[in-house]
Amino acid sequence: MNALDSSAEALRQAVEVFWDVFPPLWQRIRAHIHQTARERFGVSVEQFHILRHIRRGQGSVSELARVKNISRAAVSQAVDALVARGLVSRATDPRDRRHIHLALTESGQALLEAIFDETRQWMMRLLAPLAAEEVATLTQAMALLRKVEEQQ
Amino acid sequence: MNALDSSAEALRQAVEVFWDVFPPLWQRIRAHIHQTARERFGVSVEQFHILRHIRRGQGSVSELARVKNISRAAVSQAVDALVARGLVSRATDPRDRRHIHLALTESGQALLEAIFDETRQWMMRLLAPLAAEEVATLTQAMALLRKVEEQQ
DNA sequence: TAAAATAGTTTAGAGTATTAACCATTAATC
DNA sequence: GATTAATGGTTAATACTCTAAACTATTTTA
Repeated sequence: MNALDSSAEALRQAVEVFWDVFPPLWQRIRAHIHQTARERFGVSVEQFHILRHIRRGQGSVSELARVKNISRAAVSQAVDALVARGLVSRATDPRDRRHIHLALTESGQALLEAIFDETRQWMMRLLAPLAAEEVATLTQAMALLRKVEEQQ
Repeated sequence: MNALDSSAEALRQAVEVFWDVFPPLWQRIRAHIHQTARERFGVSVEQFHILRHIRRGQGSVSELARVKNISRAAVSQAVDALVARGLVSRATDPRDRRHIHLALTESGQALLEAIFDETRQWMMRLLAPLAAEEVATLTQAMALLRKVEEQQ
């Protein structure tokens, strides 16, 4: 087996492991947020993600639709619900009146922080058994994934 | 800062990075599968995941519902569609006639393999720029996550 | 044997997605 | 400068997937 083969083999292996590890992990995190967000804060997982994206600075319907890979219509409807609940505000951009700028209201910010706090604590408990080097490995791996994502 | 504080801080950091890296990555993989599975093979992402779980040996409605954290009713409906398309078979267990054993048909197996092949190639292209040690780090990290998951 | 538990399905309704058609505004083109 | 094209967003009709609740069938338990 030459070098190319073996590196391709390692890659293939990594992809296989990915399918073993990730979907259930994500499923579980999602289920936790579903519980927390829904039962304690009255928002759905989808709404949580929209709030999260707005906080990250994705402040328009089109941008949200792009990063979430869903239609603008779907985002528009989701935002409707959040505006109706007073968690998000819409403001027309005076310099280009087609744009409507989305932002978290104070109560939206507070709610999102509360969900994040809860979830962070839960995840920290989940990862607590890991040794310091193991946590470092995780952090490194995520940095690599970020690089992979950005490079595209 | 004592040792406990600093390790807690590292954990918190890891969790923060997680939220930066993962959701978009997963979103992107999901979008790719959505395209591939839907356009080229005519199954939804959800159906793909059901097929995947059945292949992994989760061979009953209740078990699927448990691992996917959804209701049995939802699984039952999803399975209906897959059976109607000839991708999955139902067979009553003669030893406990309440159980209905789910299995991939040949065409279900072939379809799932085709989607996997396509996706694997795509993911390998995505990860191709990484160096060998970097791939190793990823694999290690995933092993750690698996451990975390199982331990619970 | 009667009651409880388990496995699965059906039905009615909610939530979230899509596509297509639309309005308003801005940019490009002739 | 007027017309056309492109962009941002919403609305309406519809599809898909989920849930809860009620149901059937079967097995376990008390």
